[in-house]
Amino acid sequence: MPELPEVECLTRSVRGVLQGGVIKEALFLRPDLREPIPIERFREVVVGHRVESVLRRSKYLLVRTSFGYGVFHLGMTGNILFRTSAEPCRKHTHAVFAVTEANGSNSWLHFIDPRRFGRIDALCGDQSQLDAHAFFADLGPEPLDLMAEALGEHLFGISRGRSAPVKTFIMDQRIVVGVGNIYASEALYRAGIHPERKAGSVSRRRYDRLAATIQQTLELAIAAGGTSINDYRHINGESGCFQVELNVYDRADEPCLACGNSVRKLKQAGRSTFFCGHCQT
DNA sequence: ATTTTCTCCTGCATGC
DNA sequence: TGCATGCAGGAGAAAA
Repeated sequence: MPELPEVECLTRSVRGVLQGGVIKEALFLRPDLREPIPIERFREVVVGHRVESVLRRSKYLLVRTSFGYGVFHLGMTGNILFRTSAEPCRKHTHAVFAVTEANGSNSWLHFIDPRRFGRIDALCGDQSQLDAHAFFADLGPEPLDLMAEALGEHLFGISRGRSAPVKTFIMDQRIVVGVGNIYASEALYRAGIHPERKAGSVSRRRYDRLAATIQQTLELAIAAGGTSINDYRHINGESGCFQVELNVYDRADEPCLACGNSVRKLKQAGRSTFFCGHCQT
């Protein structure tokens, strides 16, 4: 499922194709995903204009033209593939975009999302309009844009007085973006912090450690995803798989790799959490 | 104000 | 074989 690392890798991949090129045509095979797609606005803002840059903010992929931004979110099951034709190669292909790359070659970008938790949007204006947009206005900082110490300080400061479990706390996009369910469990495991601990009871020192393990986990995943995402296009639309070593996620009842005790599973705010009751306190 | 639960959606695994 | 059930979860709305 796309968390920050997968969106980052995808963004880089899309950037390589789209940046400097033009989306010449947008075909929407379905008018809505999570919400209705503003098709007219998308055409006005994105189609027919040179793509100045392809960016990631949080788990959103942004396609910037001089008129505004095309906004893509992959939800749970979204993916983007490049194909040589507009013909859908998969079920749940909801939109296809004709691309003329900067070097003049042509391809089709396919947006696929079986569960339709994703979104496609468009907004007029520059970065100040983007920052004010409802999707982005309340987002916390990018975890990889800060030094570990600054991130630790941020988490510590904002967590004082909070009784929410630290796991749900770091998954809150208003606190810090991009830490999804898998990497939340992984980062807490690496930091030795129990997921049910109250966010406000975690020390500054331990938040520094957690900040470092969040960054470490995300960067490892980007490195792993980067390898597979490179041949994304070459393997004819087969999705890359992320060879991230997961220490606890989806390993309920299996031995902790550090101490051998069984990895435990619980539900927090409706999501599965995995942890080692011995290593995490 | 903070925190939890519910909802959206489909594919897959399970059990009868 | 087929059908019902439950689970997976990003994120926002609704409820607590």
